[in-house]
Amino acid sequence: MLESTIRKGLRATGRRMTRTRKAVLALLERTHQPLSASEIFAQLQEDHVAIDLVTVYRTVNVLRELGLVVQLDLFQEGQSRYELKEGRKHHHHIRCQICGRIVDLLLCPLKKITKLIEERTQFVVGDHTLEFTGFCPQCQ
Amino acid sequence: MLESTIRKGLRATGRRMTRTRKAVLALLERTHQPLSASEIFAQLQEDHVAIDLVTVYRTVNVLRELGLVVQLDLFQEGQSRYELKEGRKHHHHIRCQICGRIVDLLLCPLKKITKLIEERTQFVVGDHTLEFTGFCPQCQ
DNA sequence: ATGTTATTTGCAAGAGACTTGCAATAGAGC
DNA sequence: GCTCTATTGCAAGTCTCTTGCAAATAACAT
Repeated sequence: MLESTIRKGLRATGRRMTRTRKAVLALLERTHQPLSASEIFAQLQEDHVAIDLVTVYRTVNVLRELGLVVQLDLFQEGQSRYELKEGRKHHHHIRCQICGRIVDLLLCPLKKITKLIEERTQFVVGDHTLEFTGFCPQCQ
Repeated sequence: MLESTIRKGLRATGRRMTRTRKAVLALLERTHQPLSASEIFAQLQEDHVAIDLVTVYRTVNVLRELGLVVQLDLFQEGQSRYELKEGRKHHHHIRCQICGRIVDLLLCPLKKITKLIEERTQFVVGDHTLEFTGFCPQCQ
């Protein structure tokens, strides 16, 4: 079960499984969109889970440090979004410019490109961001 | 000459060529790195050009609206950067995680991928961001 | 169960990027 | 030079995210 796995990860770094961390994890687990801190906060409020926005930020940071959550910075959104890793493969996203819906793209075309970039620039390539925007079927 | 071309673009939208816009354009023209608003502000201060940070923001926004400048949101930088278009081809960047140096990648491998995404998702794809981070030759 | 202790939380306040309101300034055309 | 309107600078505001600190609570030992 996810929660006990994560509990171990927390313990291994001297951290604790708490009521609020459970709530954030459960929300991320049942949501199929990457959520921003304020969206997590608003949703938990609606679910009558008492939590402060500060705690949401601290929680997603801890989960990111543990490698359990991926932080996304989508194109000109001005806020980060968070998505559970939980065994999912590295992937990218497209966001509708009208309704804001975010759809997973289950691909990453950058392996060859990364090698080419390393040859050309002599950089050691670490990470990359690749995000698309456009108009979804409903909003066209 | 760049300035008179831009003057026409400004006039066409009821705008004016001013001392501060000239200064920002000239700086972007002679700089070979994408600059953030605060970097533009700091450099102009050093050059003894009297300008307010607010005016820098307003200026880059105007230049972006006119399509003269590209706004970049690099990976987890927390601020936007601006780069003159001036006849340059669409391209991407890699930033060194240590020294912050940004190098242009004169490529864009996403034409085929864009088509594939449109087929798979039924989105009409508009724009994309693709930025790399890594370690430059000096910082490895 | 109860107590001990270090982690976590909530609140208030702060940091940093960017925007807005408004009076004063200054381009552009006459 | 004059007029008209865009632009600027200053102050203040917004938004996302972070930090300090006392109070609450999870984990563990007894």
